[in-house]
Amino acid sequence: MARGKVQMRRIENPVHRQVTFCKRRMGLLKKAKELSVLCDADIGVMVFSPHGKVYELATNGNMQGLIERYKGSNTEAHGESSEQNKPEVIQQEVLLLRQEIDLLQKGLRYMYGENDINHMNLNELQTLESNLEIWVHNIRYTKMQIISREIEMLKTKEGILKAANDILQERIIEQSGILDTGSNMMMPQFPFQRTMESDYYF
Amino acid sequence: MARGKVQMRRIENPVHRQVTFCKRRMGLLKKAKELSVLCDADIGVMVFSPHGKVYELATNGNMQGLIERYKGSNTEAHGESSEQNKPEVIQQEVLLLRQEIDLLQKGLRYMYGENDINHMNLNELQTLESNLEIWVHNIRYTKMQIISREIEMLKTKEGILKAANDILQERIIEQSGILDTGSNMMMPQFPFQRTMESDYYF
DNA sequence: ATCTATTTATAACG
DNA sequence: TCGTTATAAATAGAT
Repeated sequence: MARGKVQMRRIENPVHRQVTFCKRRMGLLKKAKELSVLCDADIGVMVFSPHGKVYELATNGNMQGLIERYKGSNTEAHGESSEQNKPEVIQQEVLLLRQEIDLLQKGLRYMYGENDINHMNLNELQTLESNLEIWVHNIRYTKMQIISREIEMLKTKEGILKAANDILQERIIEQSGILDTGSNMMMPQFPFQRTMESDYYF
Repeated sequence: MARGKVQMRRIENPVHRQVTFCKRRMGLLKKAKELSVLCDADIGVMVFSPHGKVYELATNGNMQGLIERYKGSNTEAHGESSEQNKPEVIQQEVLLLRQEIDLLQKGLRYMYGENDINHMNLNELQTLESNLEIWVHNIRYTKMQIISREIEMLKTKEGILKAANDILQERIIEQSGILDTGSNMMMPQFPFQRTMESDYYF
């Protein structure tokens, strides 16, 4: 695509072919990643070089998962579950999960994908550090918002419950007057609901 | 890539996202086919739309074959000895790993610019914050290492240059003696190289 | 779906 | 493998 249009057939010159393989392979994986991010799709790419080397990309960090999904979507109603609980299968699953975690952690560590912390220069590290601090700041802010909302909600509930209590106390007093049993009233303090809808815990 | 640079994050407008998905998906598959033809490689691509639809390409016309090949190339040298195969323990471990994956994925998505931080609960945010602080700490440590190395190198250079200066001064003195011009010697302080190979800047 | 102004990818070369 | 540059391709936004 540059310095000359290329014919769509096998490049005969081995050196050119190798160079093109390297470049276009990277381009392909980049495009796949972009599509995945932009359009919220999961993508798996497997590239087998003529010499048997494998290059791969699984945008969710787990090629096995994608393969399963592919098989599932293809075979449709592919009755399993019987041979799912074999120890080896589970062992395998743990292994895969660990791999996935590793990939994710790398993704996190290397921020925009490519930079190994050990190969970054001071300037890059500085930038990364700043970005992370902004991130941490945002997280703290979000946490504060959540907490504030929680507190607000609790205060509201408290108000409602107090008001309810006041009303109830008045009624009790009225009733006491009517029944003329003017002594030793029960004064419920917080007899009402303590339910929290929230899942948040500290 | 046209009429405006696009940010590398999920396209929020569903219509735009769908259009881009269609266009880029075609582009990706085309690129895969080209790479395959030009460089004589076998390539498999699986694209899962957010709605579960699957798009695929297998340049040899057989995705199953590619999957087998992938598994074969990946699983070799597996020697896993079994010892802690208590089903419950493993079950528990799987659960924990899944939770960790979930957390990491959320963090990763946030990092790619999405405001997914708003969908995390307090506990998750707390964990994420801690991880980030560890990360920042590691970065600072790495920076310090780099700086220390730099300083060490500079000190070494300083030593070498000082030694060189001493030798040169001696020679000058000798020559002065020989030439019997015993006054007003030039004493170069740091006449020598100040080159830094380093790219690091603060 | 079609049209372009732009952005990207990359072929050739060092 | 890496960098550079001229040019081919891909594609975002609009229609």
